[in-house]
Amino acid sequence: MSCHQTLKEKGYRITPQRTMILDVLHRAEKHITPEEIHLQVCAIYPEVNKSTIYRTLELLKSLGLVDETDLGGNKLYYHHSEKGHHHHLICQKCGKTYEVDEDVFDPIKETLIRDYRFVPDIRHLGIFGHCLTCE
Amino acid sequence: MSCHQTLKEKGYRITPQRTMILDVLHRAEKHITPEEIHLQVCAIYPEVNKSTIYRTLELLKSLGLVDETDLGGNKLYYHHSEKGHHHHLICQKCGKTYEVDEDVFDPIKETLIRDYRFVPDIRHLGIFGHCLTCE
DNA sequence: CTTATCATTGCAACCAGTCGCAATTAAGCT
DNA sequence: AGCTTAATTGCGACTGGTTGCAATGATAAG
Repeated sequence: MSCHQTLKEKGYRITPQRTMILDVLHRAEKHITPEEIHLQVCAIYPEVNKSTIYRTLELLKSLGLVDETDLGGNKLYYHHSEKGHHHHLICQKCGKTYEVDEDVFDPIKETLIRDYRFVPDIRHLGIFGHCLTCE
Repeated sequence: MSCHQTLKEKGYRITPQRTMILDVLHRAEKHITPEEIHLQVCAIYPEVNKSTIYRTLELLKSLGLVDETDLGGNKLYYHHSEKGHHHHLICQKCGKTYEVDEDVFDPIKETLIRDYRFVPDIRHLGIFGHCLTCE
């Protein structure tokens, strides 16, 4: 189902700004920051306000259309949900990042639900540490 | 071993500012933000610059004397390392937080080392989700 | 097509956190 | 105690992100 449909169904309006932000997210090869989105949107249609970027990302996130990931460095990264859930390993020595399949966390999900009666929403997680080879 | 000793051994100076920040962290009952630390320090010794708070926390973190936790809400919380490692569950419906023993993550640590050759440094983690009773 | 409504945007002020640089000062030495 | 010097602090400017409010404009109804 398209993002536009989802927005409409929930009573949100389709605006040029939202369309462009979705376009940028859709074309992006990797996780991008609000700043990068802002730049790319402004390249086509100048003078889109940065608040609009942040508010739109917040909205899309709440609708489950984009995922937000903390890869460290006090920045948040975003990407289209369709592209799948996974986690990130961030090496604090060499800076490299690796993707990890989301089901690595399944055992913990079960433990938390069973022992803590808490349902974790683990979609995109940044995990810091270091590569074995970086010792 | 005291924090002052650690600082000295590594060649860092003991300044009134650092002493007070450590004091505040030591007395704190809970995880606190840089802002709260700043306020508390200024109550005793006004005009300590906020940069000093941030730089000191960064230093103490790098020496392993304090732990940093992301409990959501774009804020980082700090606490004295002596008080033990644990994780946090944050309910996004009722806002409550729960502490989780750190060994809950042991199975994942092993998986990441074995399958990804990556050594995670999981000390304080904020995990979002919701309580079973908040459904 | 025109109008009315209310979601959305832009604006401007604001806040937390960062950074380079000059002034200060802790700590070792005499 | 006084001197030296390199670490540390405070300052001020800046950046990324947030918020309240007034202006705009997408949409539905007539």
